[in-house]
Amino acid sequence: MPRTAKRHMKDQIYDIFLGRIQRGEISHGDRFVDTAVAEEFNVSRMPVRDALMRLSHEGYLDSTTRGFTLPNLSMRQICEIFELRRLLEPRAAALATNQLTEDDIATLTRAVEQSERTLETGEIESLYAASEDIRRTWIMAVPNIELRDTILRYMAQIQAVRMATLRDATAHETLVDLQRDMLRAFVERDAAKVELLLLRYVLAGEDSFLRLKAREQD
Amino acid sequence: MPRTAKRHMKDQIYDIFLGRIQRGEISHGDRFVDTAVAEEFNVSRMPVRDALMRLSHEGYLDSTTRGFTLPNLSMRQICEIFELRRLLEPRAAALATNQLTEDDIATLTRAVEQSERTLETGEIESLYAASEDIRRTWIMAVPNIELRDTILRYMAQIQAVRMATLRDATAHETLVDLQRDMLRAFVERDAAKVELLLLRYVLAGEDSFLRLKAREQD
DNA sequence: CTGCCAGTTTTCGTATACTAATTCAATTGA
DNA sequence: TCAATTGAATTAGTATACGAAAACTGGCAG
Repeated sequence: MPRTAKRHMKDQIYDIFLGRIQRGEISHGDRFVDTAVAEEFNVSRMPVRDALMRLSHEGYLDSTTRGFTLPNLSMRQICEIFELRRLLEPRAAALATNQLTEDDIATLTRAVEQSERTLETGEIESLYAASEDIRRTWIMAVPNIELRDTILRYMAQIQAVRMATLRDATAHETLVDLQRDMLRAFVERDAAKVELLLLRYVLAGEDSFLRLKAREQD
Repeated sequence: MPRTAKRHMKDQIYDIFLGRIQRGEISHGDRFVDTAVAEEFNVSRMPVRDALMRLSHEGYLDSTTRGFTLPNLSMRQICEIFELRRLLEPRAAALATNQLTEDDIATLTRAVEQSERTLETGEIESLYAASEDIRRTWIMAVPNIELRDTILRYMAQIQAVRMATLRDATAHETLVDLQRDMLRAFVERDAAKVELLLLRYVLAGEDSFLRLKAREQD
């Protein structure tokens, strides 16, 4: 019997959907309605409702009058979250530097190699997945749990921004360069360098996002 | 008919409890049970349950097997949140500096005067209330809503720490001095000075808390 | 052909009922 | 007297039902 069978239905459903969201398995057209999901899981509306409402309160989903969907963040929200990221992520990554296991380093190395290959192939899907792996690996090594959870909360913004920026050819090389440098800094356990590079990384994402939005205006 | 009558019951109840918690009107012994609260509001368990569960997921309450209570933060959680506060609050207060209205300044001035008087009288309750007012005033002026909400989320820690530190006679004068300096910086719209003073304020709170805990060990 | 209005459908919020788990208390046995 | 076990009470999780509000649909009028 899997461990999940022992826990409450609403928590299981919450975990399942959170995982799907964080792995980017939900696309922007998808709509979740409690009755439909309930039928899928063979439970009543209530546990599904609890899970979906919790996800929407946490910002992972949007509660519309016609089901739950991925949130469409406003321009202002996205910019505000960039500010939060600038404040939190450099320090968080610095704290994570000394906590990374050999396995983590190996994962990071593989992900960076995957990123580098996309410079040749141009496969955006692959770059997306690699960036996701890199991010998840260092975040999970952040020893300050409150800090880590705070960062995990704006996953929706990360995804929205990635969607917008990873197809920004101008930024592609810059991002891969930064990822390579970050990997080296992690390997050398150079927390100060990691901190600086994370700041650069967030700023690069912000630049890239703003540039793309400006171009969209035309 | 008040505006609240138009909104959903669960949201009204959520707002009411959130307000009570953030104003420090809940004490540590208090227990909330959905059925009891439901009777008080003349509704069924469900909207109350929604509100209390949401508050507990957001960290404002603890969901025990015997009702909802104020969370008892562990030493580690409190220290972790101090780190978050060091990262976020100086910058947030700096952003708020130019947004404060004349009314806000007046509120701050009154609160600081109230704080100063407690140096003579030693009334801890009054110092507590004044510190609360000061904090709420500048936080509400933070223009970055995501940042503001993130800061508001660890209200429980603030209260736990205040409880522990405000009766620390050693820190009393330091805190009031810092509040006075902060007020002057706010009035002069000197964001840089505000930023530095907020950092000092958080650090002073942390010192005071750790000193008190160390003394408790004896 | 187009826009508006009314009926229908969908979906959410709330009410009520039942079940399972946990805690508290009392009784019994050592 | 104290500890353990058992039963009663409390409370949360889940199921089901109903009403209301919002959105869709189709027909009618301009």
